[in-house]
Amino acid sequence: MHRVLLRRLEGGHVEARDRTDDGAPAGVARLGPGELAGYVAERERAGVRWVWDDTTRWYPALLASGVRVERCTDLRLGHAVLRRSPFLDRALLTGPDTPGWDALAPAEPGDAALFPLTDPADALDPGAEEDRQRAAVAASPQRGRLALLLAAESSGALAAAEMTATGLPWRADVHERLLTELLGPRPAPGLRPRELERLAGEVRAELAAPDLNPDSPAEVLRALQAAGLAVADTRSWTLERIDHPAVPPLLEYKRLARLLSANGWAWLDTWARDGRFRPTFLPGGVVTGRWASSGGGALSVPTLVRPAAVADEGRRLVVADVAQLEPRVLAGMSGDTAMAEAARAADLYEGMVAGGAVATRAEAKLGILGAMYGGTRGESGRMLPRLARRYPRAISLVEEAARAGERGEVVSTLLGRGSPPPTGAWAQRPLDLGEAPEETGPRADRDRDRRAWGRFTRNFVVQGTGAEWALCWLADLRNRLWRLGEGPLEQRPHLVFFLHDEVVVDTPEELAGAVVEEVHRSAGVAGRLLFGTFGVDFPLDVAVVRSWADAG
DNA sequence: GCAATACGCGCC
DNA sequence: AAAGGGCGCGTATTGC
Repeated sequence: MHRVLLRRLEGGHVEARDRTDDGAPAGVARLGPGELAGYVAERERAGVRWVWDDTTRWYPALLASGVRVERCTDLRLGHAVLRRSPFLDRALLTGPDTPGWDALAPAEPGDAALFPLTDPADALDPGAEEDRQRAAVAASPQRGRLALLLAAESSGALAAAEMTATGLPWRADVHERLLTELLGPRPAPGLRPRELERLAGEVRAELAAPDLNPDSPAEVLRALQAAGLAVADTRSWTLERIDHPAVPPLLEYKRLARLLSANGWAWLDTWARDGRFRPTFLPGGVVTGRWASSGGGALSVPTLVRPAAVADEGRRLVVADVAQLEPRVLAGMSGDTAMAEAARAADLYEGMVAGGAVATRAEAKLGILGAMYGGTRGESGRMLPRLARRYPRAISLVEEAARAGERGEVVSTLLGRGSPPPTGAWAQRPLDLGEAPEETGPRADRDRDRRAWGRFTRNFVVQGTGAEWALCWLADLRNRLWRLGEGPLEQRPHLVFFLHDEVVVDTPEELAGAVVEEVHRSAGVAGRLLFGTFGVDFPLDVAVVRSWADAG
């Protein structure tokens, strides 16, 4: 299959340079302004891999022209992975414009001009960068894993752009009805909705603080303390333990005020235009490899407003999520057969109980989450020795990652994404071995920072490998969905939302059953891509629904 | 006056 | 002995 390298030229022209599989030159085309979409659509028929500096700089405009591409190489994302990978000889990746690639940021939706003249990307040579990346990967002892990671990352970039382009169907009328029921009618600008005003009045009366602004944590804290309550902050879980008549209306106020500010009428005006919610997804936006997002708070769409995500007439949403992704990934990457055995159950925590490791599901969950996050206080800490006996390989993997982080070393995901090197002052000093710990002072601060970094690297290996599993799942599913349908992307079954371990597919009603099958098949493919023949199950909860809220 | 930071809370 | 990972976003508050 040919690789076609696209490069922006002056005046809106584009150069398309063909290479054969083994890298030999195979022709070059110069395209005038406006000719790109037609050219790409034509070349897609035979199948090519597009090589470009950055998907966010090319693909949105192609999608807007109705052109979908099958595969690409995203050099920006590839560079970001490879420059940090411990599996790689960094010298092979270094070239004259490496600092430019290091600094390259994704284009933002506002930069809608297809070829901004001042784009720093235009100073970079994509052909040279592709050569360096391929040479560096080919020389790596882990070239297979790295190649998989780069392919998945590029595929994810395509999926991300497609999800923004098609959008998640969003019924403003349903959302508005929900707001009115909970908050009262939409207030004039600057005024509180009726229900918030009522609750604020109750809180003021109960605290004998007639001028209290319940939106000010500092004021609320002072008022609570003046009422004789021993609280140090105003967080909900702190207040929940306080027995005082001001607390219930205050908690309700906070809940509804949160809804208003995060997903109220202003959110609707800004983000639910034309019946679609279109956040920007940022593949690789988190150091662990998870996606970040911007616009509309896509990473935290509250369950409270999910009833407004409703498929169009004649269509359905297929909502699928993985049960306990990260513990399953930990079982796979550590090769822990006992934990993989527990993962054979649809509920991994019940599987742990059945395997005799712990007595209850709650203990299993606490213990595993503590092992992955580094929480060892209280009950999760008491679970750890038992888990370590029953699941020695899994537990030692995360413990080793924590110790490596505390030593200032870099850790890696299964496919080779490296953790960032530590920057804190503690990292410049060796471990204070054999010295008595201190309660306070600079060394106590360093120890605390060191342990915090260990918790980060402990979690990095699991969260990052979980992100790799999810990315493979997403990439394989994307291709399967395309083959299920006909016509333009938005008419076929297509991804509309992705959140760490959950996908939402928008599909014609009659294809929903087929989509469910493909979602399961993709999960199987992802498991085999990462863990080969070491059997770890990744069971899915899948629902075919009209509204997102009806899933799970 | 605007920009940066802190707080709090939603999601996984 | 103590030890809870990753985000985005809106409001209030602080800093310049």
